[in-house]
Amino acid sequence: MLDAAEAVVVTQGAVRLTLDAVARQAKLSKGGVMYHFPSKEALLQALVTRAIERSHAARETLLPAAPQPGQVLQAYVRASVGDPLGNDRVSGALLSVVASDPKLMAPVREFFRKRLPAIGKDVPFERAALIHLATEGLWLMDLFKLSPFTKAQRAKIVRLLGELAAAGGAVP
Amino acid sequence: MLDAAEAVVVTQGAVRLTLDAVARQAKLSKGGVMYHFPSKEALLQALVTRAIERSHAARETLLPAAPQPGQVLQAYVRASVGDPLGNDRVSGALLSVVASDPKLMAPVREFFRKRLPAIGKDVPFERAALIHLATEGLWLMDLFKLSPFTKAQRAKIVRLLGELAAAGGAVP
DNA sequence: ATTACTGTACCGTCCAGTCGGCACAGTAAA
DNA sequence: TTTACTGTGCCGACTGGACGGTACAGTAAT
Repeated sequence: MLDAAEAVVVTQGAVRLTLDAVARQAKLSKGGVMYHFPSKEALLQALVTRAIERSHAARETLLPAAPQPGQVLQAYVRASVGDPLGNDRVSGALLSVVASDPKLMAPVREFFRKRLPAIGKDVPFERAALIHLATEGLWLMDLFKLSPFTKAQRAKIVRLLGELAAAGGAVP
Repeated sequence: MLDAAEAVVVTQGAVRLTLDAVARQAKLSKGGVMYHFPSKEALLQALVTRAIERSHAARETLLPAAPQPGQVLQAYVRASVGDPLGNDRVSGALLSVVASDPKLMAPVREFFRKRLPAIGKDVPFERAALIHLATEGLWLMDLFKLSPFTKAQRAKIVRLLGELAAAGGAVP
């Protein structure tokens, strides 16, 4: 059911995420959808929650057992932008649905608030912040299909971000 | 008239940008609005065009007469994020209206495609890309009110970005 | 006479949310 | 074993409101 909603938001776009569309995708009637979620907002809330959990999970699977300094940050970089325009189109599309509703944005804000402290604990603040921002920038630009980079350029940048996170090399 | 539309999109949010709301804000009737813009899409197009022009203008006013290497990039950084949550709420809010319509996004994409080559000409590619991404990241996070930084932290990061752009110092 | 509107009355579409009811499984008393 | 009843999951028709857009008669300034 949530899967159906995600399919709609990815294939049809944010504005077309209507209860009817979800119902069609889930091979249910709208009444059936409303039976499980009392309102559209409730459905969106569930989607947001699941997206956040999935984001946590994605980073954790890339995390080594005993992370060296910077490796948490590196795992974050890879989880976020390692795979260009990957499966995370969901969170992206979702963001643009949810952006207008402060109530729905609250958990997202919470998520972002905790993210930097979590991933940048063992890295100098300014470096962690820079990498965090660049990573989010790339992610958000991918989301809006605004990225001006060629595939090769993008790969180079992702590599650079990973190296900066883990090794502490200098920026060229 | 465009001012009125911008006022609406900033104060009421992206979803509330309706023709009626614009008319009310402009102290016109809906007929009056439709007299100038044949459709809502035409109005949005005009808004996008103006926002892009304004963004160009903002950078140019910060540009020294004979820019040293890196100073174009520095001007870009300052124009984009120098003033926290500044007047550029317009472009932000606008983006989330326009994001769903490929036709309206085309000029925006064009704008972004040309931006990096323009601002990073005299700076090593990877450095320019990193600064560009971090700047856009900060801008986009401000837009969605997702920035996890305190005022002091934000100021420090903006300073760092400016220095990295102009001087070529190392990342701490 | 042209230009720039106003005001009102519509139309069609889309959408969230409501409501009555159907099918069916389980249960439990008679 | 039949009968009566309950709760769950779902259907589909409908309501009411919002919105984009149309049509048009009138007005006031240039």
